[in-house]
Amino acid sequence: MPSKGERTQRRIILAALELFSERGFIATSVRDIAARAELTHAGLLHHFASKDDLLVRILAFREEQDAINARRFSDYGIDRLFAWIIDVVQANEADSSRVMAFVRLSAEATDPGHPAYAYFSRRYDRILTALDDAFAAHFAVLPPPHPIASRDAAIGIVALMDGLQLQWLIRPGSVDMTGMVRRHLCALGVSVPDLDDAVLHPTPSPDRRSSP
Amino acid sequence: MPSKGERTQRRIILAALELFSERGFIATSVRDIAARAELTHAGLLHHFASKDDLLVRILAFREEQDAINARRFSDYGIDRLFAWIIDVVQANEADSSRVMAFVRLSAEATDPGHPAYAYFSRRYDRILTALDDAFAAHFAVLPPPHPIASRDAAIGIVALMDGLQLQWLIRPGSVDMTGMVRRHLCALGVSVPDLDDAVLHPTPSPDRRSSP
DNA sequence: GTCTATAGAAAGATAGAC
DNA sequence: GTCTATCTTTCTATAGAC
Repeated sequence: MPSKGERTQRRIILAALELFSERGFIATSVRDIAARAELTHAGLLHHFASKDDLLVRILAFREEQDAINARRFSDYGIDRLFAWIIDVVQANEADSSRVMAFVRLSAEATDPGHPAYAYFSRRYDRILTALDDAFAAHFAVLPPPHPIASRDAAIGIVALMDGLQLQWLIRPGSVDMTGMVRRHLCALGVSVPDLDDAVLHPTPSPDRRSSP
Repeated sequence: MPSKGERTQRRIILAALELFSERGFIATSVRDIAARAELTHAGLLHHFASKDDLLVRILAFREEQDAINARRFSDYGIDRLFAWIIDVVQANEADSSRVMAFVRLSAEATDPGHPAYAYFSRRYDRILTALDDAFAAHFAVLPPPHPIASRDAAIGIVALMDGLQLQWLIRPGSVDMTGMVRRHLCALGVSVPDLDDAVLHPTPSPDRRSSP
């Protein structure tokens, strides 16, 4: 059972995630976050040394979750990363706040002075390396219809996903992100089986309590 | 010959463009812009009613320039839009401030309350419609290697360009944007001839004066 | 057209009571 | 662990002199 302090910190993190998604980091004040977490800004700063510290620790939190998530696809064999990608896109399409958080924060974080710069830099490194390997392994078995370096295939699919998110936010409902990514992979000779959402995302029920 | 007021406004617009590129709209203050344009913030607000007004008028300014630019490709025939795209990517690759401005502002502008929301919404509408038509015309002559709707081809190429910009900013020098876009078009059956930069970008000399 | 001065709001952060 | 109170800075915008 988590202590009172841990529960408060979790409340703060969730409130901050919501607000950073809606408005970005720069435009969100510590007071706003504290209000949504139902305490004063001074109370919040007892748990997090500064606004920057709060963001950095949130990103570390999200990084852990992502790592846990990615592991669920380990038995999809050589194409497990592609299955994971489709799953991420589907999850994004079902939760715009995830997309907003990513679009807003990654754009702000292109400034090396931004507290999230290191996080996004590392993140791209990791994802591109992993996808590069995945494409290389796949192409070794089934060469691509058009000649393309595995590294470029990795850069391309990541860019496509990021760019689709921007369009999807600015012109809601105008883009079928999952379909676009699926077709793009298909054009590279990668086909991903339909995933069973009921298995992969078991009943999200953050607001339900189990009966007494 | 422009009046003194017009010259001052132009100085302000250029300073604002630089700063919005470097830090985004939200994180830039009217005082910062005024300082770079070498006047006080009160002096600046004599020319522009508010910070929002300044951004809106800057974007209108940029829209005009873009329209003028695009017209130069009118004699490239059916593929003129693809030639223009390659030119835009090349220009971006040579001037990171253009890319920063776009990435920062478009991400902020996904909020419907942002003063640039209408601009980006219109911009995507216009570009996607034009590219949709261009792909449709091209595919009518030369069907794509993989079956793909012209609308999806348009969405895809725009998403790729936007996403590449993000990677290019976060991991400088790691991405060959022009090459990536060229290969992507190529995979759709579109090949763009090498453009002669000397013709298309005649001696950029904003700081040179003609001899007396 | 540009300035100084200032209003009025909001930001991040700290001190210290409880 | 959370609060009130406050410091200090910075912001957008306005008023009015020159």
